[in-house]
Amino acid sequence: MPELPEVEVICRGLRPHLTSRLITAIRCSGKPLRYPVPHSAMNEMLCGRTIRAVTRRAKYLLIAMEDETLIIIHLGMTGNLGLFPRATPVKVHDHVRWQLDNGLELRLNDTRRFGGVWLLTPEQAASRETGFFGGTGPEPFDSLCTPAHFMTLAQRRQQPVKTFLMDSKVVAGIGNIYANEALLAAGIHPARQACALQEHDWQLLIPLIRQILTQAIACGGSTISDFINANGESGYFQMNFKVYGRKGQPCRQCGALIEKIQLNGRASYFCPHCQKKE
DNA sequence: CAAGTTACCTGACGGC
DNA sequence: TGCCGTCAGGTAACTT
Repeated sequence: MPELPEVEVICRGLRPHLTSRLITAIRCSGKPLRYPVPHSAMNEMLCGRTIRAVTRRAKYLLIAMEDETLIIIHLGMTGNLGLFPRATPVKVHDHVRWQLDNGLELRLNDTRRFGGVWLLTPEQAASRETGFFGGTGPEPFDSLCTPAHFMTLAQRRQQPVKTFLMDSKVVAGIGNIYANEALLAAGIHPARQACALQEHDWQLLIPLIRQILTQAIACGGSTISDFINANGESGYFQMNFKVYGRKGQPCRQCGALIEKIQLNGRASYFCPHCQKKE
């Protein structure tokens, strides 16, 4: 479910509902996500406090309190956030529930429990870019994302460019779907060595990454209005992908059949005609 | 250091 | 119907 566009859509959807709200209580299923959920720390540091801002960094959702305590939420593979009236029956994989002062509850549902919830003190939050997000690359939309940035990091990288794009130390938040889609748009074979890309390749690819992410966000944006009680369909399923998941189907540009290969364990799709290794 | 593999978890799906 | 293998949008720990 959650790649960067989905997290951004969820972020924008939640923002007006969470900002300036008071957190009144926190309930947990008791099951760990990727790491144990800091239930007691949240109880101590969040209850009776006000939410100041809701933002996103890479695929992490950031909920900042007025005292700058920071809740960080990652949705893993199957995580979803929704706002529900408190009386709404709890679902099987609802693992964390933040009660608000207006009768609503923010609920984190995560079937596979690959997600995570962290709590940062104001001090940790202030230095999060060197602490929690230390080593995390720039956002795709950041002005630091230049051909030079990628070429410098790719110098000794013989790994597939798709794997390189999905490395959060290189650039934050490009997941499997959008790595596939961007490379098709740029006509670059996903298995091409990262260090083999020339400046003109990056000049082509970077705007396409941004364009595709922007389109996906816009796609999901249409469902923001009915965010409360949303069942988690964040618009994701309305995107029609050009390669992802389309093995054996004709390329929309040239009609050649889309192929699927494994790259570092991840499903990778490409058009053998539009995407050349050289 | 780079690159590939494994592990973490549950559920859906297809084949038999 | 049911059993079994395979696969899934992420990340990080581990090995080579």
